[in-house]
Parts: sequence; structure tokens; C-alpha cells
Amino acid sequence: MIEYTKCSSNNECVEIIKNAVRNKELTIIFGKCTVDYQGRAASKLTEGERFVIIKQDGAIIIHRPIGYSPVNWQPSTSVIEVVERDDRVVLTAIRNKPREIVWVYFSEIYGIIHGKLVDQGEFVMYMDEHEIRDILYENPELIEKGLRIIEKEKPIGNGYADLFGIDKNNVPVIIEIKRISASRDAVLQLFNYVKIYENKTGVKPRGILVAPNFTSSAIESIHKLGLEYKEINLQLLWKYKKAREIRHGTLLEFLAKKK
Amino acid sequence: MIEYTKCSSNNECVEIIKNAVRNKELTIIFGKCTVDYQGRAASKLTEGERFVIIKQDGAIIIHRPIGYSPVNWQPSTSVIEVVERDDRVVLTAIRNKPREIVWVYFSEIYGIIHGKLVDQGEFVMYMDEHEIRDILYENPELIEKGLRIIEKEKPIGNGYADLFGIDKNNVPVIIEIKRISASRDAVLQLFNYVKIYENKTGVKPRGILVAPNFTSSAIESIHKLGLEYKEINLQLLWKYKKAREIRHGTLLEFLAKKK
DNA sequence: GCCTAGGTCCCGTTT
DNA sequence: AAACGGGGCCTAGGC
Repeated sequence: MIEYTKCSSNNECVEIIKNAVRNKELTIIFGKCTVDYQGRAASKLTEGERFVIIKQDGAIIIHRPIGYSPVNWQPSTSVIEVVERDDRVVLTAIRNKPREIVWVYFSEIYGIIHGKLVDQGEFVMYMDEHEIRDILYENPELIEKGLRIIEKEKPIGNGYADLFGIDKNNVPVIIEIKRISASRDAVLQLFNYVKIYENKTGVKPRGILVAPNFTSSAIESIHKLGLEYKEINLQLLWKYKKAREIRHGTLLEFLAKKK
Repeated sequence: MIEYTKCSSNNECVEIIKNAVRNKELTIIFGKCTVDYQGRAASKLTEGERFVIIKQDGAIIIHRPIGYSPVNWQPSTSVIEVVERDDRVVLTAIRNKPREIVWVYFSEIYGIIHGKLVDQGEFVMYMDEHEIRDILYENPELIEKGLRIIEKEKPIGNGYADLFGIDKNNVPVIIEIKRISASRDAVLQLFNYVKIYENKTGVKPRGILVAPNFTSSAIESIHKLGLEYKEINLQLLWKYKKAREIRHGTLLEFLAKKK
């Protein structure tokens, strides 16, 4: 399933890597290398010990021994080439759109892992902005009493307002949601939608920024630009979600029993 | 330097991983697992074959067999715990600020890589925004004739304008630079600085967005908000940089000879 | 194809 | 410690 090889020669390494890549196996190469990159920007990395991951779809990730972030990479590339040149194993990864190339020059390869991994697992993310938006869509009273939500992801200009509704006085309300902390750029995003809406319809809407917390300059900007903000509690939202699920659950059970 | 072990029992796996982590070795575990995450958001990943990287500083990266992005992770964590529980090897990674926990439950471990990598290499990035800003700082004529740059990274409000200068008519100019493509949010960023500057000084500055290209809605917004834009050519900038380096080089040689 | 916006973004920098 | 902005950001979703 997963094999580890300590190669005795560059030639052997090249063959193993080539085969693994051709068979779309996960491949990880451990060794001493330099790395060059050229594309949207350009970079050079002088010699050191690293590992290079080649994923089953051709994505390439080069990691140094510390840190979360890879030092160089290539998302799922069209062409991966492995050759020996000047006593080095050279790995070249090319993608177009944007046109970018990564070169890895191994002066030494300590070992190669390769093999096929099978992963049909399902990944579910909870409490991302999408989910928060849906909960607020279902429970607009969490934002303001008497608010009716009309539309999710309403196109305004070239962008999208997270929520669009009408308040108890029939004034349109544009709502921008941030999942964690709202900073000045979120205010500007909201302001932009408010302005475009006003320009297009001639009606001045309210703009409400909704988030669990706000930077001080965000609140400052909100006041200056004539906007509003509403603090929400994520745990409370979570409870609303759970309550709804239970209602749904009960309904499903009810229907099942009926049948 | 790098060792690969196929463990025969969970107990052996736990010992190997514990030791490797304690010795701050790079560790990669290949196996079948489920993953839970809870923190700023939350996620669940059902069973499948993956590999878990534990870096020498405690960063943890969990990769599925395809794709550039890890499915779960933990940047350099404070606490990593490995135990056997219910016939599974359980890896827990905890960090505070923000408080986040990742749990990996291995039902099967195929193999473990571990060892110390030494990497003193130097990484240099070229043509990032910083470098482009410096070239424009030295060559303001690339933006506009008669423009004098006064300041890089000028603090305006709580943020920073990339460049700040004075045009040939002594009107202040705020410049926002984008390295690749400027979109509407770059326009809003610039607009924000222009507004704050105007509010603070009572003088209305010009705002120029500088980039190699612009989205259509960026240009639309620029016009609506009374701002300006200037297209630059990165290759031309590169030539200017090279020319300057040669001048510096010559100067250095000159000084060396003098001495 | 472009464009918009989110991300457990991460990361460096500055206050 | 908070805040701000860049990133080769990547990735998903719309048009």
C-alpha cells in the first residue's frame, strides 16, 4: 500500500519517482535540495533538507522541517518531469494559467515513499459563514425585531450582499456577515453595497454589519459612514440551529411513523 | 536520518510517535483515520486513508491523497498528545489563542516516517509587492511625470498607504499598489485612505491605483469614486531594478578600486 | 473565461 | 494583544 525505498543511485530514484507519478501514486521524496520558482512572482531557496509531496492529482507541495506553510508548491499541475542532470535529480512541475514553473534540484535523496491512498471520506464543516447566514436567514429576529429577510446572496452591482431584507418600517436593509471579527474592510464592503443600491434604486437602504465582534476602527467607520452594526453570539446561533434540527428530526420521525 | 517503520501494534506506533515528537523530529504517519476539529469553526471527516505530518516545531498538517490544501491542520501547537484508546491510536493537537483542537483517530497505521531534517537554506522572493513598491519609490516617473514620492507605507488612519507623494501641481497623491490584478476591493482600500486623509487634513488628495491590470468593475468603481488608475508593466519595472543594481554594482566596484 | 468573496485562511509588521 | 494587509495565497460559486 505504502512503500519506502532508500535508493542507491540517482538513476534508481528517477525511475521510482517516474513510475509512481505515472501510476498516480502519492509520492514523498526526502532529501537535500535547492528550489527555484518562477511565475506570478519568483523565488530561490538555497540548499537544505526538505520533503517534496506529489499528490495523486499532481499537486506538489514542498515543505521545510518547520512551519505550517509550504515553502514552494504547485496546485494540480499539468506536467511533472523527473530527470537526472549534472549528478542531480531534477523535478520540474509546470502549470499554465497562470504559467508557473517550480524546479527542485536534489543533490541527495534519502528516501522515497510511494503508494496509492484511497479516501472516500466525507468532510463537513460547521459554523462557516454559509451556515451562519442560513441560521440568520431562518431567524432574522436574531438581528432585529420585525426584520423580514427577502433574499440570501442578493446580487448588488458585481458582488453579493449576504442578506437583504425589509425592516418593520418597510425600509430595505442590506446585511453583511462576518464569522469572527469584522474590521474596516468589512465596513467598506457593506458601504459599497449600500451606495450601489442607493444609486440604482434611488432609495437609501440601511446597512447592518453583523458579527460576533468588531475592531474599534470598524465601529468608528460604521458611524462615519452612517451604517449600523449588530453583535451576535455564535453559541446562541448554534442553539437555534440545534433546535431547528430537532424540530426537523421530530417531523421526520412523525412522517416515518405515519407511513 | 529518516527512518520508516511498519508497526506491528498500536502500542508500538504510539511509542514511536511519542518518541519522535518528544525529540522534535519530523514525523509523518500514514494510515486510515477519521478527523475531528473544533475551534473557530468545527469539522468532521469520516474514515479514509491519509497522512499526518508533524513538523519539528509541532505544526500539524493532515492531507488527503489529492489537492493542494490540507483538510485539517494546526499551526505550531503547544500540546501534542498520542494515546491508544478503544483499539485506536488517537493523536490530539491543542493550541490556545485561538483555542483549537484537532483529533485524529487512526483505525489503522500503515507506516511512520520520522527523523531530523536540517535546513539552513535561505529563501528569497522576488517581485512581491514590497519590491514593486520600492522600485516605484525610486522611479516615480513610472507612475506620472513630475510626481515626487514623500513616503512609503504612510500611516493613514489605522492602515498604511503604499506610497504617498506630491504631484507637479503640489496636490497630495495617495497610491495603492497591486502586484497582479486590482479588483474592487483595492479601489475601496484606496478610497478609504483618500477619505480619511481628506477628513483629517481638509485637503482632497488624488488617489491612484497602480497595477499591471484591473478588473472591469474596479475601473467602474474608480470612476464613480473620483479616483484614478495607472497601468504598469512588471517587466519594465524589472528592467529598472536591474539597471539600478548595475549602477550600484558599478558604484561598489568603483569604491572598491578607490580603496 | 473572469470576477467575487471566504478561509479554522497563515504570516509578518506595527502600534 | 489587537489590527491591518499581503499572499505565487487557494478554492468554490456565479455568470
